[in-house]
Amino acid sequence: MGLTKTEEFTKAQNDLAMLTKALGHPARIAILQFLIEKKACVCGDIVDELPLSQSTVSQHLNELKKVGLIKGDIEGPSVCYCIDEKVWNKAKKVITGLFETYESANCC
Amino acid sequence: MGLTKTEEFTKAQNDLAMLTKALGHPARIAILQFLIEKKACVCGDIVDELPLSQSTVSQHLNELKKVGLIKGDIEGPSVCYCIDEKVWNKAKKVITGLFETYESANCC
DNA sequence: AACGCTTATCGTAATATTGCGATATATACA
DNA sequence: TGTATATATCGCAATATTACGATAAGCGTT
Repeated sequence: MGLTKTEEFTKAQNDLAMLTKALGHPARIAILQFLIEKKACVCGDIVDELPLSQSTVSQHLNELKKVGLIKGDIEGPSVCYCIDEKVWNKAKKVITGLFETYESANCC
Repeated sequence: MGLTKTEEFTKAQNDLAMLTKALGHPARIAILQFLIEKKACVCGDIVDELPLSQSTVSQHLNELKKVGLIKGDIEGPSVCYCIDEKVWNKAKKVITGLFETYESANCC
């Protein structure tokens, strides 16, 4: 069918999956790393940094915005993007949370 | 085109994206949580736990196996799945690494 | 060898994602 | 009011993903 059966899973599982899915593309990783490295809002030089067209970059930015990891403030003619600290920290919490629940089991 | 331009990004970015992409589906999150909770190899009761058909679950298991997060040991007629500790820890490191590079910037 | 049981693979269909060029929109400036 | 610049959106094409049923493959038991 090609349609994820989200209803069948818990909200926590869906939330986690949505966040990791948003991270699941090298371009979006690159965008986030760039925003983090600059330590400030970046007014759209993201397109110049990436090996992708302006429209494609805009789409990736939109996907990151959809899950809330970044936000864009309209600053005159351009848009300033930066990490949304609140959502970022929540993502950090739930994702590292998954990894922390595992403790080495002596099997296999 | 529908084809990710992986060549244009660094290996680290692609590795991170591949791992997070593998985590980007609620069924695969559920599988991993189940394997972690059981603290041992699980011989295929995963299908009973998930609201998906056997063939679909098999595909999800295969995707987790492809990135190495889990491994499957053939145990007689069935297969025992468990977290691959080595890859798991590496994934934990690179993913939490991304989150740790960010430090609150007073912007926006 | 024949039968169950478990898991993988194949074939198919529906939807999603990725990417681009072209076009729209919105703002600042002349 | 134009005009330039920066983003977003549209339309399209190619490929990927998700899901299922049906079938194959592998193993143990009778």
